Amino acid sequence: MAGRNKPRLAEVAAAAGVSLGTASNVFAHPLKVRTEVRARVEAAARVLGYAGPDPAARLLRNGKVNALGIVAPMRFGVTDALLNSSFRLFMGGVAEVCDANNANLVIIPDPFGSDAIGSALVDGFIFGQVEHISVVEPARLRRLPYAVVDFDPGPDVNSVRIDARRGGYAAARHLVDLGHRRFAIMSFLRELSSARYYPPGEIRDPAIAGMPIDQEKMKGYGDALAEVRISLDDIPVVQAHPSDNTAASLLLDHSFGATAILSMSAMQGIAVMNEARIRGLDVPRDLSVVGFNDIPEAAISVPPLTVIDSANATKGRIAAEMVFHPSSPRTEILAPVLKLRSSTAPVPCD
Amino acid sequence: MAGRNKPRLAEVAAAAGVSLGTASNVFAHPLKVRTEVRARVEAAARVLGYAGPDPAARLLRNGKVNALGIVAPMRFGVTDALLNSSFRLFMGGVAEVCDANNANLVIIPDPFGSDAIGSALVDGFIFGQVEHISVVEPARLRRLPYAVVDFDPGPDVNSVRIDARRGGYAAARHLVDLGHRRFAIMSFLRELSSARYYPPGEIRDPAIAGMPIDQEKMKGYGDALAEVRISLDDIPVVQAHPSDNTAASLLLDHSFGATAILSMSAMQGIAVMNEARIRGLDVPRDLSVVGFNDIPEAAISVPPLTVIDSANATKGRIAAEMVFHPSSPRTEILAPVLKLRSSTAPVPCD
DNA sequence: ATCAGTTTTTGAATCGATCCAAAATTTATT
DNA sequence: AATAAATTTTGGATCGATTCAAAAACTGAT
Repeated sequence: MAGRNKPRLAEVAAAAGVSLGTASNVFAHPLKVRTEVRARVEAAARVLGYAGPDPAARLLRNGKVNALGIVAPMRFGVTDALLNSSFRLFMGGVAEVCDANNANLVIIPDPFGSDAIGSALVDGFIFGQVEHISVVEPARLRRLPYAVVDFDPGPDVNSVRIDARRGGYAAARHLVDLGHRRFAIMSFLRELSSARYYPPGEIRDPAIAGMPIDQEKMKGYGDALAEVRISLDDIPVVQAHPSDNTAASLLLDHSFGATAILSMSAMQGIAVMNEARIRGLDVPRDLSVVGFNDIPEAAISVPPLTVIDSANATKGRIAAEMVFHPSSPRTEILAPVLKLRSSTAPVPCD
Repeated sequence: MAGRNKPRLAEVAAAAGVSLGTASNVFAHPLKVRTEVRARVEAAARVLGYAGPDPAARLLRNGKVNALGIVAPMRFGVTDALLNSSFRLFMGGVAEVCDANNANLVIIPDPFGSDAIGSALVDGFIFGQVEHISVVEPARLRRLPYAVVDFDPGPDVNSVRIDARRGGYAAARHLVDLGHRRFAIMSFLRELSSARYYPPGEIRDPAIAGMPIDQEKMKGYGDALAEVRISLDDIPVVQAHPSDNTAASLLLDHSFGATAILSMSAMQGIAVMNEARIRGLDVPRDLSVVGFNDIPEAAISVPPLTVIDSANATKGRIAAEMVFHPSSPRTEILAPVLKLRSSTAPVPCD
């Protein structure tokens, strides 16, 4: 019936017998157009199957996309970003602010050399789990607002992060307060290679804790342990990629009768609890476990896992606010909170 | 140093002493430009702080956004879409295909009257959990490819869905095969109001199972039960909103000594198991529970929940493929699979 | 040095709207 | 009816690139 190809506003205007400007107003500023004329244009649009002003053209004029981009860390694709629980909570926080601002959320994978950031159709960016500040460069060049999460980019850039060292301190201090003195640490390996075991008695290179934020956690453990004269160097550490599910077993093989496990994530903590159960250990009676990041899995694990809540959703909300309402660059450092559940108990008296 | 405002390609061209066309070629078709000239243009771009061709302008000419939109069901915001496990698995499937096609994923909330779909900057749409076919209208008008998930839009539209009736059948048949004859059903309420209990002995209106897809599950239950001469009408049903966590208790209050619970989701199944534990019932010894949707929570619940896997990720992948490679409209109906875990056991002999 | 053949570069048209000053029309006032 | 004031409508400039036919510059062969 109507024209074969996608109708343009100009055709609608012609069909309605008005100028292009008026037709545009019908869609962009309906109140500026006389009711009768507006109805005529709308009718013409309906007849021609006009879908409304082309967003691309409108964008070029107005410069507003109405969308916020989350850059998924390089090692994540879009897929992993969605499936990782704590990243997802973080995105949930961002999404809340998007909802409030009626904006879409764009997930942008950032494989090396893709210029995905340079060409993404968004009004601003959020960089999650940045490994190097250079990734924000395309956003800066485009003069778009952006915020960086869980990384210290210095004071000139919007950023939010958790005080991970304080979080590590809280985790270890909690166990110390329960009387624990024999620990083992489940740590992160950045690359996807097999788990590594570090026996007690070696100097601990901070790099045995993956990303900068994890290294901070490790320092926090050290702070708390130092208060009871225990050196991090004397604690067995297993370092494993987050996706490595054999690591819990390696850790328990080498935990030297530890009564408490410090773990850098909730999933690792849960894996340790499961492995403990297999070995006939009762958590928390025989073994206490503390994890990081209060993801839903931690609340429904058996037993529910005591964690340091690193406020992922809050980080997302704050980062998104920074981008939606840009001002002079701010740095927010959030306080982690110990979330007491049932995976920790006083040290067993033998 | 360089100009205050965002530099345009024209300025770069002027600075490099070449025409606009040549400058454009440097970015869009570098091989068409002599090396020496290209270097000059690139240098000028660097000096001026040019971020590369404006995506909006490029889009207007080329018409390709390189992004796929997922329309979050009306009652979900962007937020809920991210936090709901099975929707997330579905998005994960979509995301895989996006990753493979180097495209961004846009999450589009669709509050009533927002025209978010009409104005979203995407190359195509995926509609998840559609309630009424009219929501796809803006996509059709825009002549963009789209696919509909878990809803039957007829043969003229791309769609994927699970054979939910068959899934319901498999769930109930599994319990029947284990010898169970006394059931109770945990069903879905579409609106967010308080849970409703339907005693045995009434005619069951299919609407007591929320969305069309859930009504299909209910029919499937009926099919299997009919094979052992049990009528759905004689089974107690509790109907509750997915987020209602008091419903499990209501169900167990009225389950008339049921030995098996049919549940329309995994989270509800888990809630039932937790409530059962509180009441001193052992799952699966005293009570068997089957859920729907194989979400990660089902694998780590205690005990791990037997579910009907409704292939959420696969649905996402197929829908995304349909949009990325449009052809004549297809309808895919997937077969659900019983995923046996530890929440079901033979009926207790008393 | 000339001519045909190639490779590069140019300049104008185009994508599809929005916006604004000026023109046209309508309404109000005397 | 004439004029001032208010409301609508118009036409053209603009957003920032890409594209393509035509012009220019370069090659190599004679």
